[in-house]
This record gives sequence, C-alpha cells and structure tokens, in this order.
Amino acid sequence: MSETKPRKTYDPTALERRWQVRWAESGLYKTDEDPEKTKHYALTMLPYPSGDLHVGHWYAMTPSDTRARFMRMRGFRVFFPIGFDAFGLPAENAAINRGIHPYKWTISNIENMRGQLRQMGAMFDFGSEVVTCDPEYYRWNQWFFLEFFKKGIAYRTEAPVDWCPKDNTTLAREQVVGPDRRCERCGTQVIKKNLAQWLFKITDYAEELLDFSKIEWPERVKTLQTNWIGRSEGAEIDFEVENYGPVTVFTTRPDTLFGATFFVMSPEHPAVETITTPERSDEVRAYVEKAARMSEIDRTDVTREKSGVFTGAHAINPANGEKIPVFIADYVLMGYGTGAIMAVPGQDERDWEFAEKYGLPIIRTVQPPEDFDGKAYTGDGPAINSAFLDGLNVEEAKAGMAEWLEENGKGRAAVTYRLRDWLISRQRYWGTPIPIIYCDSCGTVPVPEGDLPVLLPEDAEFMPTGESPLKRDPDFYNTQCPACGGPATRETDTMDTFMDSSWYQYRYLSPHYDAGPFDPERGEKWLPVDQYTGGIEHAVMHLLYTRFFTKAMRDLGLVSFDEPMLKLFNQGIILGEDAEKMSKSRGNVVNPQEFVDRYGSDVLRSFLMFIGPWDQGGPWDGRGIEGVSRFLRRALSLTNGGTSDAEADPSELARRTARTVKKVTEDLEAFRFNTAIAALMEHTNYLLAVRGEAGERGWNESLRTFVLLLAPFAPHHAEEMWEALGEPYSVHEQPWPGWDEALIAAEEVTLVVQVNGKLRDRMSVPADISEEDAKELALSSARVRPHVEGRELRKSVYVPGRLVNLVVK
RNA sequence: GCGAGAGUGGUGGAAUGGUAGACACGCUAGAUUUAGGAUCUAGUGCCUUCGGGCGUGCGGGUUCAAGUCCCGCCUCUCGCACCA
Repeated sequence: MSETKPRKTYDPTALERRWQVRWAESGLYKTDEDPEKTKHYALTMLPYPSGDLHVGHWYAMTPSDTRARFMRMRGFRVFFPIGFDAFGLPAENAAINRGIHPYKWTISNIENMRGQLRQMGAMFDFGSEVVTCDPEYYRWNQWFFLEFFKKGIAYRTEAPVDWCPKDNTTLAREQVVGPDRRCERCGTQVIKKNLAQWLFKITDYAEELLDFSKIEWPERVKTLQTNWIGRSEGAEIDFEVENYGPVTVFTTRPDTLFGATFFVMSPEHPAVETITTPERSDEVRAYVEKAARMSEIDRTDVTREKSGVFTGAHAINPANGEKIPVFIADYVLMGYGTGAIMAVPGQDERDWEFAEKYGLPIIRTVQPPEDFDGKAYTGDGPAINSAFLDGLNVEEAKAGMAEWLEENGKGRAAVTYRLRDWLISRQRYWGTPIPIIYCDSCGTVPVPEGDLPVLLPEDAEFMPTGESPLKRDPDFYNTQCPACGGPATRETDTMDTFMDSSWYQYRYLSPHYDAGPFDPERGEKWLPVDQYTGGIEHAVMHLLYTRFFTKAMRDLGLVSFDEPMLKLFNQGIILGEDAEKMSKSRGNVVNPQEFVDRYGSDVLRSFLMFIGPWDQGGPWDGRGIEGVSRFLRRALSLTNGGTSDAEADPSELARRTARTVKKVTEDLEAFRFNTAIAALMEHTNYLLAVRGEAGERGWNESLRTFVLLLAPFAPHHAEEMWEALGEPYSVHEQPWPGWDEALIAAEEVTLVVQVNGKLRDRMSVPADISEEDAKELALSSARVRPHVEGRELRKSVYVPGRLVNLVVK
C-alpha cells in the first residue's frame, strides 16, 4: 500500500502570492542585459485597458510567457515587456455614458489590470511599461507625424471618406469590413462623407510590403496581406471620348483591346455629366441617382443582373479606330483602377452578360479550345481578330500590346493596387492631437519640434457631434502661427489609434527616453522583435501598419532593418462553454478571476495551454480545468517524500526522463504547449508510481529535471518544488536541461507482427535483433501461425524497432 | 462563386506512411470516508457466439502497410466577394 505523509493544506493562491512577492523583491524579472547572451525580444500584443483581464488575455499572454521563460532558461537574454493601448473610443463612450473623464476611466482600468497582470505571475518587465495616452508617449506620435510630413509621407486631402455614423468618425479602408461595409468596431454600416483628412502614403510601400522574404510569418497572414494589397499588373489605355478628351482605363488584359466593343464608366465618374448627350441625360441622371441611393450591400451583390445606361457618347478604340458606345454601369467602381473600363465581352464574363443584355457586339480575341462551350473565354490560347497580335499566346500578346501602346502614345504598362493610403484623421477627443497649425497667410504649418507635445486639453467637451471636439475648445483651437506669429488655428482632429500600436515595440526599450522615440543604443541591443504573438484579427490592420511604419522609420534613418517582427505566431480564440464566441448578451463569458481565486494562476494558464493546439483556440470546459489542477497537485506531491510499492528501473527511469526532456523541448520550440503538458503529466504519473525509498539517487535526479521542465508552465509550483528539493533560488534562473540521445533508445522494444498488414501479435525483443531472428520469431508465434500455415510466404517487411509484416498468398 | 483550413471515442484532443485513440474530461466498479467532496486502484472506441470481427466524413486508388499520399464527392469553419 502506498504511504503518504500528511500533506500541508494545498492553497495555490497563498503559494502563488508568496512567490510573487519574492520575485518582486528580488527583481527576478528585471530584464537580463548580459551582452554575452544572445538577445530574444518576445512581444505579445498590448492589451486595450477595458477594465478587467478577460480569459482571452490569459489565452494570449500566458503561453507567450511560457515561451519567453523557456527561452530564458535556454540561455537567451529575454526582453518581455507589457503596456496599454490606452487611446480609443471605448474610453470616450464610457465618458459619454457615465460622465467619467476618459483619462480617469482609462487610468483606473490600467491600475486594475496591472494588479491582475501581476497575479498572472508572468515574467513581464513592468519597468518598461508603456501607456500610449501618456504625453510622454504620444509626443512621439506627433514627432513621427512631423517627420512623415517633412518626407511627404503624411499629406492632407479633401476627399470622400468612409464615415461611421454611430462612432461619429472617419474610418480607414481597413476598418470597413464585409461586403455590406460595416464599421470594424461597432458593426454600423458606414456612409460616405466629404472631408479634408490627413493620410499616410502607405501605397508608396505597396510593392515592398508584398515581400515577405525577410520574415517567418504564417501563410495565412501573408495571404491576407497580399490580397489586401491586391497587386494587378496590366496597362493603362487612353480612349478618346467624343466632345471630351482622353479617358484612361486600367486593364489586366491589354491583349484583348481589339475585342473592346464598348466602354463603361462608373456612375460617379467625373466625365459622365459632360459627355452625356441631351437626349440621354434624363435616363443617365436617373441611373446615377439610383446608384447613389442604393445601399452598398445591394450594389455589391454579385448575383444581381447587370444594368447600365448608354450616355449617347462614343469612344474611339485606339487599336482599330472603331467607335464604341460609352455606358455607365454600377458594376464599375470609382474606387478601383481609374473608374472606367474597356469592355471585352469575348473574354470577360461580366462584360459578356452586359453585352448580351444590351445587344452589343462580341468579338473573340483569344481562340478558345474546340471543346469550349461557355461564353466568355478567360483562358489561354492564340490571339485572333487582333491584327499584329494574331497567333501569339496571352502572355506574348500582353507584352506586344503594351509595347504598341507605348510606341503610339496610347497607353503604357501599369500596375494597380487595391491598397489605399492610410487615413489617420479622427474627429474624436481621446487621441493624439495632430501637430499642425493653419495660418491664413502661411497656410499649413507644422508645429515646431520644440513645441511638442501638443497636449490634449483636459477639459474639452467631448460629446460626439460629428465635428472634432477640440474645435469647440477655444484655448486649444486658437493659437499663434509659429511662422509669422499671426493668429492661427490648430488642427483639431486626432490620430487613429493604430498609430500608437505601430511603433510601441520601439518605445518599450526606453519608455522615458526624451531625445527621440527610442534610445538607439537600446535599439542596437534588442531590435528587431524576434517573436511576436497575437490574434489573427490584426492581419491586415495593425500588422500591415507596423510593417509600413518600420519601413518608413528605416527611410528616416531611425533603424537599419526592414521588418519589425521576424517571427509571428497567431493564437486562436477561446470560446464560451457553448462553443460560441463569448459575449455578454449570450451570457457565456468566462471570468478568469473566478478561476484564479479557486485554482490559482498556474492551473488556469496550464489548462489554457492544455486545452488544444494554441493556434486553434476552442471552447472553454469548466470541468476540464479540474484535471489540470489534479496534475499540479500530484506534481507538487512528488516533493513530499512519500514512497510507493514499485521501484524505478534505473535504465527505464533514465530513458523516460530523457524522452520527456526531448519532447517538452521540441514542443515548446514549436508552440505545441498541449502535447508538452501531456508529456509532463505522463512523466508525473510514472514518477509517482515508481518512487522507491526517499533519497534514491536516480529518482531524485529525475525529479529535479522534471521541475525544470515544469517551470515555464507552472512557474509558482515549480518554484515551490525547487525549494522543497533544497535547491537554490530561483528555478527560473537555471539552465534548461538537455538529453542524451543514446539514452532514449530502449534495449527492449515491442515489435509488432502483421500478416498482410493486419496486426496479429506483439513481441518484446532486444532492440538490435536481426531481421532473420525477428522474422523467425514472428513465424513461430502461436497467434501468427494460424494465419500463415499452409500459405505461401511471398515477402516480408522488417522495420527495425517497429514491425515485421509477413505477406502470404 | 473564388481561396484557405478542418472532419478521429460520449467530450477536448494524440499519432516521422509502420501498435489508431497518447494525455485529459466524463462515465462504471472498488478502496478510503459519519456523509458529501477530495484522494487512491481498476476499467472504459463499437460489435461479439470471446475465436475474433469492425472502426479516423463518403467513394475509389497507390502501397507489404493509409487517419496520414493521390483522385472524385459531402459537410463545417474562416477569409474574399462585380478588382477591370
């Protein structure tokens, strides 16, 4: 019978508190600056201070912490900072709804969350914390803005913008989601509005942003960004429109120009009004109005029948001089390409549909294969009806036409992107003021660097009216022109909060540095980020902006590399117990605090890592957490000095220990936390079953190794066990154990015997058994014999250490 | 419609082309306990005449051997959605 000493009461919360105090007192997680070690900058996406840590924060941060701890034990100097993305709408909404100032609301949330973060027991270096609504931080947003302005990266333009009527602010293109164009934050359908806005020329970097060769990022993110940037190669072609002049189209298929039998403009195209003939104007005007009234959701419905209206005008096909009719149609979008297309029904399905409906001629310019029975043919084939291109395949014909266009001044090779410039102006209070002054005599004047930061006034009226709240604060609004000293007014828009998160990883290095956005010496030592972790939802906003920002910083001479984060891992989403997304309205929100109070941080974090592959996410299982709690209690009991019936076989103990070290190491490298914990559980069960008399050397040595392996997952429990073993503080400063590959190979192996691929027997044999002996042994097995007797042995397969397969007829 | 990913016990999930279901949850029985809880031990894919048979969404193929590779379907999830 097993005999266990009476155990101290298990109180994980007290245990964890004790170690957290000790860690804080001893400065255990102060960043290691040892220049002898290789750097590892581990970064987890900074949270928005919404009030309380959500179980999603735990799911994002604690596995990152485990990974960072693992790297630290492996001998890297690790920088693992944390901060708060503190500007943004929720603070303003809270202020509006509850009358609390956004600053007060934000700061009290941050204080609350700081306490919860400490309870997490992660190795965050709280000394480098960054809070983005702090003037010490946003001053550098303004500084970057001015640098971008000088470089021509920041510019102002009057243009229709996407506007969220609920949040009363503009949105960047990336913040408008779905076919029905909703606000990424609140889900309201966006509308168009004409406003003068500040933008960043991210499109100048479109080509470079398509190059992922210097980073190891998930394919998914790379694909999303590539599609978002949406590069199309083709040509611009100038069509002479009657009584108007040249109108340029973009096409990816210049080779089909001879088949362009009509011309289509977007209803919003500026030429429409001028070219429409008087007899067509009523119909055209009606169509334009109808298109404008139509909701975006209807406008973008692919299944809708094509419609359009003839303007009465004609354009000249530059290739053959044919007069072709000019239509307007809502399937041509002003926001893509040039807002006008040449229609080639023979090679484009939409154009075919349109041509059929309006009885327009169809000319094929690519010969479809004989068995082709469709309508528009989009595949490859020899050019026909195309004069000098005839006989060429599509690629050759494209090049041939581009050359011809260029030579004849009718067009040119061109590349178009779907990506738009990044609109950063927000008509809101709670953000970084844009450091620009407007003067009647000097125009747009940047705030001199020495006058930064332009402080956000504390007492502005921030009710949303659709106008920038700062405009109604005369002390802020009215100022002097820095150039001429005359009366002037300030820009009253604030910056998109994605500005804050585009470069925070640099500020972490020296959060109080005042000679620049970050201390270049610190940058030299730590940049770029080695491992970034966060949610996939940021694939085309934050992750694209921060790449752009780093490239712009490089062009300003601030950094010498091209990419901000070398490796990226996206964790999944943790769902409610009903396998639905957690939401207050569904009532399936899991409050981590409840579980921290009951089981402690180590159990909660280990459970979240054990639940399944980290990138998969998955539903919360309130019962499952018990299993992990049991595991950590059992692990802890290993240091209580009990004994069990069985004694460890020394070579098996050594083998299993080495195997566990290998498994956990390799799994941690690959972010496979779930199988690493499974291996630790298995090893715990084994160690419990074979603890002989206390003091047995091999067993104790194995336990010591086990505690080291446990440390990144359950840092508090491991510390407690380490102390119980009489080892010096702290387990987190110990080197990661290695393993001897030679120990892993077993002396005896279980060989599987198959007959025609079917499992018939298992035998325990020496690992180095010869093929002949293995086969002979297999044939002599009582369970195998009935299946082979009287049949011809045609072949046998021997896989050393694994199986013998006897193939009989 | 296009693109990507995924379908394995009652559940979450494991499986370099080589013992399917590791590790857990749950469940069953037993031990302990005043009781409950906790803990410990054993069992737990399905069927079975106890020999064995069948099993990784469905149908085919390659192979000595397929959850894994190939082809064709079905279902689900996530992107994108008239992009010229």
